[in-house]
Amino acid sequence: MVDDLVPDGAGNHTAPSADCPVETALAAIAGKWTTLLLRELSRAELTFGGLKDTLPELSDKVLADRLATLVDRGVVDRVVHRGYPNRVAYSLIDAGRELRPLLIELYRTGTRLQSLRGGGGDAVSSQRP
Amino acid sequence: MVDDLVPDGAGNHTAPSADCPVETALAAIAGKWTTLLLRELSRAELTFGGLKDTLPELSDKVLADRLATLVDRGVVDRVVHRGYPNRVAYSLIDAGRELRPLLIELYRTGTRLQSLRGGGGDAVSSQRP
DNA sequence: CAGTATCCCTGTTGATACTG
DNA sequence: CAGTATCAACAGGGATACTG
Repeated sequence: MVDDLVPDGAGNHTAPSADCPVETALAAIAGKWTTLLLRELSRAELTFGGLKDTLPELSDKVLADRLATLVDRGVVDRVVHRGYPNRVAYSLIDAGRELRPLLIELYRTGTRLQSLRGGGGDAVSSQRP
Repeated sequence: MVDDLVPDGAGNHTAPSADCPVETALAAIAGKWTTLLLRELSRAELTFGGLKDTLPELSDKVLADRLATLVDRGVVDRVVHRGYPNRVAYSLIDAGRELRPLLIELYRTGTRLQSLRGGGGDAVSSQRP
């Protein structure tokens, strides 16, 4: 079936599959802290320590994991600057910038969901006998 | 800071937070099989068994979990039709339809990421000594 | 400074079997 | 038909301590 949700037949799966475009996109931003990191890196190139300063509650280990994953995914570039001490700079690359409209749409959708809950409509009651 | 990624200050968190619109949206579609279920339910109202037929590899338990969660989230409606045997119909409600543009954007972004990988640009090499 | 190495803990997923 | 109950298996996330 091909409709506007699945415009080209690449999304017609009956089980989760890495081939599905939707899963590809979700995989690119998956993981706790990842969208926060993408937000910071879309503002500016940052070093490991710079990221720690910006997100103080994020542990070294998870930060390192997240960054390595983003580099693996081809979303972030990692450049070592030799010196005393060494520094390592992280920045978004092309594929990472492809994520920007998605993050904007996530923000927009989340905002609308929140106003649907808080604002007008009362919670829809689903009958559970 | 307020920019086009964080247009209204509701997204300025330094740690993952349910208040963040981005997390709200991600939470709404979170979970393995969830986007597949949303795809099916956005095509038509379906019963529990109808969903099982459409997604044969999805177990009863996970299907029931996913549906209960979607109902909790206010995204899906659940209506019991008494009879012999009983049937239960699931359908998207307003908040669920708010997710449609997001799913479309996920599809679009995933498609572009896939073509960036497979097609043109060679993988960007990141230096790892 | 920029990470690694362990270890643990929890949540999620799934297989199987059973019920109103 | 539409689930629930139980249990096993695994992955993600995090605290702490250590290193080139």
